[in-house]
Amino acid sequence: MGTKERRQRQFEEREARFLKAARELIHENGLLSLQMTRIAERAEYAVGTLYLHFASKEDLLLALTVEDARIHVELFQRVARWQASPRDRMFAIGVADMLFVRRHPEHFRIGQYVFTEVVWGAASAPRRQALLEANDPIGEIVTGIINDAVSSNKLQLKGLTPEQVSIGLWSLTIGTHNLVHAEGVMEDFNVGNPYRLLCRHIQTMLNGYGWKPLADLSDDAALDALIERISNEVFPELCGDCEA
Amino acid sequence: MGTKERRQRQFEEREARFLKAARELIHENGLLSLQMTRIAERAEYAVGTLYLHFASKEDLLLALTVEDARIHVELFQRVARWQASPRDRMFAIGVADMLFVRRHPEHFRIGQYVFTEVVWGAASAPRRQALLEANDPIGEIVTGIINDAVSSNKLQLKGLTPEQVSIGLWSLTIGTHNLVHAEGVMEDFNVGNPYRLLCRHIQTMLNGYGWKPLADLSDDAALDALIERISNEVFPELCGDCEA
DNA sequence: CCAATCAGTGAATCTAATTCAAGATTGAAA
DNA sequence: TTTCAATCTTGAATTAGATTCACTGATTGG
Repeated sequence: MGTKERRQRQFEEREARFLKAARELIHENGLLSLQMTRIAERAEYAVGTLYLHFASKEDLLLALTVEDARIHVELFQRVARWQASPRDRMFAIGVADMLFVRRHPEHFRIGQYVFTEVVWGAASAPRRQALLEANDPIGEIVTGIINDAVSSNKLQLKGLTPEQVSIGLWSLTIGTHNLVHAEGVMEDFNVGNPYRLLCRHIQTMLNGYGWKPLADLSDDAALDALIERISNEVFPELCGDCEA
Repeated sequence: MGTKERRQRQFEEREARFLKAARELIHENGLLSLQMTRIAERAEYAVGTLYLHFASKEDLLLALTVEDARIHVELFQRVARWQASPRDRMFAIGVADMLFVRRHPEHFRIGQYVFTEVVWGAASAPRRQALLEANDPIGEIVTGIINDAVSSNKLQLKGLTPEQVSIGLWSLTIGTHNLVHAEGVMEDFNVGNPYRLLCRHIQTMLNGYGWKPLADLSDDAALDALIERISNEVFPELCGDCEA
């Protein structure tokens, strides 16, 4: 009989409902004042029920991040399927991040918190596992592109592994997200759009690796054109405010 | 009369005592189980007294980070005074970070937490201000080096401001610290020493900027030699385990 | 139809941060 | 040396909010 299956489905629906409620509350009042009681209220269930799904508040935050990670990964997968040079695809990963963060401004804020010793340690082991697994494809996609570049002679690893190269780009990206969310920094430094700047840094780094064809870093128009082109070709529906 | 001054001094000593106690407890049991009552106990004062110094637990964590930041800045200042090419000095900033993190392994772990919306928002405004100010010199030193490079024709900014260039390197560094502390990532990716890898990425990035003299990225021995040389010349007393 | 099991509830519990009324200490003035 | 207002320190009491669990009503299989 399908009873069990139906139960399972309802359980998952309820979980989604809790996560949605949590997202709304975070959006409305910020992560700081998120309360379990409020989440349960908003979802129209008892607190006890909420705890049937999440081992702790931190666990719930990881669950939110897992959801986002899936969407994030999908964008990356689209890049992986895109017919373009490895270098353009690698760059497109950065553009994907830029668009993703624009659609999910809370994601990196929560993500930053969630990967903190305190929060990570207070979540349940299975949830941690789930989050790590949800992010796995990202690494695979990036190293895949790097391998393509190597095998088509566009890139020489010079003793590094593809993973090590990807760590560099990943660090650059994560670091930018961090600085964006760290109060005041980007303002004080009068950077314009930090994510456009990230795109430039990615190009710089790729040039540093000698990843061919090299980009002309002083050509701002070319950079914008490429971002625009990728936005249109790979993420047409995310567009509308592609520039700047 | 000096009564007021003495009081002031004693107050500061007590604050340092609290911070030391907090550090010990974090070292012993981790950030996760840090408790205000325990800190007070360890410092041999009442909880109320602890709250005379820190507006909240989060405030205390910022205070810890401010202390560390001062040490951090000192290392950077030594680099700024070092007689060497701008490129070597810029690279030495990375080495300083590597040595600093080795001496203060908790710093970036706490720092990561502290710059989180939740913690940042729960600290007092003056403390936030203090933390931002404590970090100010870092930006100044880095942009100073960049300006030196520009005026000696080693580097062309190609439309970026010195601040924007520094953001790139800073992001790379922060991102690496983050990944190091994010459970499992560095292990899964079988990176060796993540900070040595950061050094390589910094060289890559500097090459990407076309910052002369360009480094030969495939020359591992040269990289190690440079790290070694900087450790000895600029940070002789931090040495002892300079390599690897 | 009934007993057994299961899912859902929310008031009660627990943990730890934070406060504040009361007591102790200080030091300038008499 | 004594006094006393001002200042500092204290830790028990309060508070906030996460988490639990004994209870209740629903569901299922016999």
